[in-house]
Amino acid sequence: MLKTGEYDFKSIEARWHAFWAEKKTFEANIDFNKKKYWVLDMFPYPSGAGLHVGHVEGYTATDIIGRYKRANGFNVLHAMGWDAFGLPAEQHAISTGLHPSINTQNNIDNFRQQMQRIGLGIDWRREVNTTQPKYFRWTQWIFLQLFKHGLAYVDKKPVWWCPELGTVLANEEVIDGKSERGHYPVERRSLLQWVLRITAYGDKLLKGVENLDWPEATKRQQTAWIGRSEGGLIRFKTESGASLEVFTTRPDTFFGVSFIAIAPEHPLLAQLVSADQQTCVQDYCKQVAAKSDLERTDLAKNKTGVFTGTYAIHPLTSERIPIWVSDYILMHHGTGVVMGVPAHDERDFEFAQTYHLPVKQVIQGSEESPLPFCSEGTLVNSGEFSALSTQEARKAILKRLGDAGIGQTTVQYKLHDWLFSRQRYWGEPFPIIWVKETDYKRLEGLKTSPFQEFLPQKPIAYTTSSGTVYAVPLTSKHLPLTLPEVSSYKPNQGATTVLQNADSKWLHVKLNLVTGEILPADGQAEGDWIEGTRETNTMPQWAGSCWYYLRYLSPDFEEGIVDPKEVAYWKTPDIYVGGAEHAVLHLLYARFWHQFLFDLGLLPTSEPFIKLFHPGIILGPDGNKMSKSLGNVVNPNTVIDEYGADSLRLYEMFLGPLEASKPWSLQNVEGVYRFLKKVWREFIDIEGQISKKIGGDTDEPTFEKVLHETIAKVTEDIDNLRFNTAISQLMICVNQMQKAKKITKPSARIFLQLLAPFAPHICEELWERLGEQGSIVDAPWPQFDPSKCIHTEAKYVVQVNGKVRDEISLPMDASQEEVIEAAKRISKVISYLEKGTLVKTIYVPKRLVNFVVR
RNA sequence: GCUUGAGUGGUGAAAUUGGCAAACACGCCAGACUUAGGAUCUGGUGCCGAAAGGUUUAAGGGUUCGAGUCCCUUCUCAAGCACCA
Repeated sequence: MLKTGEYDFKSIEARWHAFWAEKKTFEANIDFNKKKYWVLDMFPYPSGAGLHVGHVEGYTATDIIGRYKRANGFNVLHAMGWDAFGLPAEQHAISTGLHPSINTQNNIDNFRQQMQRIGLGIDWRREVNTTQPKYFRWTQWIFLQLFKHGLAYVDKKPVWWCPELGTVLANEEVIDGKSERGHYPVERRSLLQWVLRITAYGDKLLKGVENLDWPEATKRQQTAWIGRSEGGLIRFKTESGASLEVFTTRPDTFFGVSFIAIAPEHPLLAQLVSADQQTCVQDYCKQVAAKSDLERTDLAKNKTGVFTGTYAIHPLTSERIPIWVSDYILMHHGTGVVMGVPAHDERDFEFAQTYHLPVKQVIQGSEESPLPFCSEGTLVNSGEFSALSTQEARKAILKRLGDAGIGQTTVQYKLHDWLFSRQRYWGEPFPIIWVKETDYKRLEGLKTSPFQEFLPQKPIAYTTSSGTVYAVPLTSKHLPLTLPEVSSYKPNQGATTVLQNADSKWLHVKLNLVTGEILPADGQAEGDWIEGTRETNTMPQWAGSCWYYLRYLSPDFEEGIVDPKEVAYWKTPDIYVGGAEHAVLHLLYARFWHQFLFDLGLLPTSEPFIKLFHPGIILGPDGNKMSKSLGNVVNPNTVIDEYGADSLRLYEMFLGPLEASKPWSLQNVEGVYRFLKKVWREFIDIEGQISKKIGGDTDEPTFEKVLHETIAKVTEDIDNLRFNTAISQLMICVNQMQKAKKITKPSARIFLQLLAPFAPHICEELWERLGEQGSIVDAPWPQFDPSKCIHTEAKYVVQVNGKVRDEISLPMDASQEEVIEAAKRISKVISYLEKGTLVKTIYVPKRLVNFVVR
């Protein structure tokens, strides 16, 4: 039971939640009289487990920033949304038979309510939900724009298939041979899939990284993932007249080529192999195919390969070069063919050692060094190019090969086009209908047709045993294309899609090329119709998360993805806070879409996230990553119930530096809870009245000094996202307040304002009880007054030979000579000075004197 | 293997960037007020030592009047990359 005058966080917090909602405190509107500040969180996937302590960490941080910026006169936008498509909701649907939207909506309601409970200052009018038709209508629209501009296509190629998840995955979603979600094994399958041409933006994505205010590690990761390498394409002719193209970044080593190696999957391999080598090459390829990707890329294993029986001719030396097949050559990198230069490449060296191939040194370092020698140097044994530096030779040799028409400079990316289709139900359906070739030609031939709105210059088509089909894009008028009901949410066997379980009235349609109407194929209709089949893949979860932040600006806007007036004012987020695990996923995909939308002229900026911050992971109390299986998951609700939301917020911010990963320890919650109770008692007496201590005429100088130091420290710390040290300074301030007999009301107010971004509920309550009008969030941030912090005396550390011997306090205006003289009079110092001779005196103003005695 | 970070009390961590190491908390010890304390307050708390004093930032070396901070070597941990031609 609470006694009168005790800190009753439950009723306080409930009261202020209601107040903020009723007064629309956090609703943000365009205001040209104010500078804008947009804080953005990575929006959560609304899981059934509810809000996680990790969410609380990031969202509290942005809330503090938002409240602080607002107090500093900014017009602050802080919105929230739900990344609500995805597998868990679908798996729930499979087990319950209920539509995933039901479960999704329940989870969202729960998340929203939990966020409100921790007191986040969010403009809930702007809430975005990726699964709502009014949102994904525009996700589909953006896809159609990509389609129209030739950036979306279908391709049949080896892709990652995850049997457990029943879908294909993008390269970015496969980590160490396992799925990013769920860590299930994946395998290669050759499947027809939708792909986005992200490589067309490779250079822009790479260049843009340079100017971003992001953690260096994340920038490095993105740069490495895009993986630009400059080099040359060089064509070798085989003795039989076939032509093989290799990619190399080291054309300067061209005279050191002693073999050519080709990937086992290379389409030209079969034609290359000589008659007598057929069987052993085939056997080798079979062996390789049986290996998993993990086995194949295991660095520890020895290199293997088989001679194809064929030779290529070196274009400049006319030497015969044997062609080998080896699985250390990766089909998906470069051209899948490598010129082997054992003397100057580790892998080629290893291979040459195994099969006793010649090692020809063509580059010399400044000193004698063992082979393989892979750094820069001077060319030797390279004909006319000998004595050139490696840098010069790279250009010269490529130029020579270019002149001969057998080489060219080129740029190669590690980044591959983005595999964009999934075989699951709970995602955006593709707004595409497949039609016969003749019908597509008719559409192209028409003067006008609604279906030409997003028609690409180059048709997208694929061929199966039953003929070739062409992709017809739906029109803006058809959007949103909502998900059909299906007989089962379970994927079918193999690589077929869940949407194939939809009613044939949805799957098989007829289109009117003149009116733009779409009807079920079996319906009766007058006029000229063509038949088509709907695309049954769905988009990956990343589609919705690629542009959600833009929709916050105008969630109900009907004329486009974003209201131009809103985006002209708010532009891009001023800070983006979220996990580092998305470094090459969401953060890369979103940049791609944003740059594309910028190129369409829809956005004022080319980069979405100028400033990015990753909060560290909160580990379980046992120091391990929180997980259900370890049973170390902490639910923030239990802390709120027992200590209140303000304690939870303070606790998470006080744990350590925001960017560090740190273990949870409930014991420490007590510390911040005690602090809040102490604050409460400083303001409210046991009768529940404002403490008699508040309302003095003047402040004690010691308290006033600490208070102003606190203003300076908290201000600087929030600016630098150092919330842990800001809170410790607030603790120091209260401890000093406790010692003071009286404090003035203005000082009491200042303290509450400094604490308010961290613990908003208690501060609103005390603010009101002090008799202030309106919400504390609207009070302008206190200004630091340096004159309040002036020390009358300076404390000097006195050292002899760098060791502290004593300290002295002297007036601030004491001169160097006075300080040194005073230090020399210290008895301990005298004894040292008498024992030796004074060699040197170091004087640091207002800090220290050091006597060097020998 | 490579790249990039990091390593400070029993614990989470601070340290105007080269100037009193351990702020602020947790925990622990002692005390006060209490019928009671899981409330609150006061004091103590890196290590060795009775004290004077000595000593301490993963280990070792260096630069400097002075190093947690800069340089070199080694070790450990974390993250990322991993046959990228």
